[in-house]
Amino acid sequence: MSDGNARAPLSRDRVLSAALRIADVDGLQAVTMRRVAADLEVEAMSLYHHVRNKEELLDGLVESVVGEVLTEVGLAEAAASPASGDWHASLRRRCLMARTVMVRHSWAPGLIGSRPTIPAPLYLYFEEILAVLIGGGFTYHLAHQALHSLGSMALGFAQELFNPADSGGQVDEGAAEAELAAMAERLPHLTTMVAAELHDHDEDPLGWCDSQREFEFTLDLLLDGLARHLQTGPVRDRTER
Amino acid sequence: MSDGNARAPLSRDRVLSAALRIADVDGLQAVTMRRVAADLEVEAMSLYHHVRNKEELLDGLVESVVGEVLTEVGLAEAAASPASGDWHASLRRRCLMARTVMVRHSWAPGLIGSRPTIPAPLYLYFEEILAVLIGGGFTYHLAHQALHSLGSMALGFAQELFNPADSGGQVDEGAAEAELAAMAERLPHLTTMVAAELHDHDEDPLGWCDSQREFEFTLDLLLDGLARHLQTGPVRDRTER
DNA sequence: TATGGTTGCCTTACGGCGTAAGACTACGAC
DNA sequence: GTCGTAGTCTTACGCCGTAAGGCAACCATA
Repeated sequence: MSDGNARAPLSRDRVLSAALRIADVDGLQAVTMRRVAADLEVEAMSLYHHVRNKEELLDGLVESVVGEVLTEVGLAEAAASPASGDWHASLRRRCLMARTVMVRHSWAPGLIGSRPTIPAPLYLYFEEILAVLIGGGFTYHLAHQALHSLGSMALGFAQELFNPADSGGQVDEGAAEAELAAMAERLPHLTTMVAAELHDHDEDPLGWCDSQREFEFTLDLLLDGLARHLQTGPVRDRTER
Repeated sequence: MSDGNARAPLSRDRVLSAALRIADVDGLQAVTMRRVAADLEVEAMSLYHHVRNKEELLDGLVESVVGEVLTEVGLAEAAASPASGDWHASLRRRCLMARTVMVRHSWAPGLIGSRPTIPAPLYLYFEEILAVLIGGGFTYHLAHQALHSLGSMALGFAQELFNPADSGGQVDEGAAEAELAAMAERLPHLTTMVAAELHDHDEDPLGWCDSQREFEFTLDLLLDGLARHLQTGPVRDRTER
């Protein structure tokens, strides 16, 4: 009998996009060689013809998201300003745009932070940011510090201590509140703060931390600080103090 | 024959400190139930009488380091100032002190960032910091933002993109340089920057990024920014713009 | 058209992981 | 002495990543 339904041939791209889909839907911990293979209706070992090992698959995943950041930021930047020299606005736009990509792939920050190697597209991305800084009058030295200070914000995420979404697992929202309530008398300021902030955001206890606003607040803190450094003098350093 | 060398009884503390020792010496990935048990000259399943499962063991590890931060910061703070009201200096001291603890346990930042739950000691630590902020005149709202902005710096580490030490694995230092060199013509600013910074730090290519100075630079950027927010007016917000 | 290498997928198997189930041992209370 | 009970060990299961090698289809060459 003729084999009418020959499967599409595997390829590195098909493997990576299957892995990315799994990570988006079921979390990063669901990305196993067997699972990726199963989704492609193939045996696990077949993947190794297109990916050296699992590490390389994870690297590929990171490259995918960084690539996504790169293109989306590029598009947004091209649309926004016809090459205006405003580094502050440009960087702000870039970080916020990158953040929309990271929100789509909530597992990415954790993965990026734990990877031992720097994926190639990231160099390109930082080159762009660096170009913006230099174009804005930064010395290479200050720009270097700026890159470090912005850190993960350049890629659109902040180090959230104990971020549930990172690992893709389930989270017990109530447990945290319960534990805080249990220690309430030892945590007077914390409980007051939570109560005060909850009051502002009447109800919606899950959303009383507005990640977006906090991200922008910190981002502006950093950008404004850098701007002040830029005015103060290009060579000014604060190793002293 | 009499059993002269009866083993010391197991306990949650002994399990945790064995795990912590393994993490410090061989990296976090070496912390497996079997390995911890072996170091205690015991079988893996015996650990489960003192620790519910591996997750709880990792939580215990986090609690250990946070506890270490808590006591060391407490000691340093008590010694430094007889309750001076200088929030800026106090926070700076705390973050830098916390950092010395994190440097001792290079696996801790990665673990803390990936844990799904907040360990109890961390509440105590943030309560202290919050008290300092409120004592310095912060509103609860601004203090809340400040906690988020400081983020991991309060615990003594910054989100280093692609930090090799986090995972405790070996790192190919040369590979990064090689890759950068290979893309040199597409990365004019980056290569210029690396060259310039390398020149300042004559030789020592591994150390041309001075983590300590970068940490302090970013920390001061944030603290100075917060101080300005405090002066501008306690209720001032920048959700607009 | 025959052939032999290459490519791509599959099968089997190994060692390591976390841990469920349950047996064995030692000890303290009655 | 007997019996619960707590702590340890044994065995085993189902995951994981992946090494080794088999097999079928294709494709350039003779």
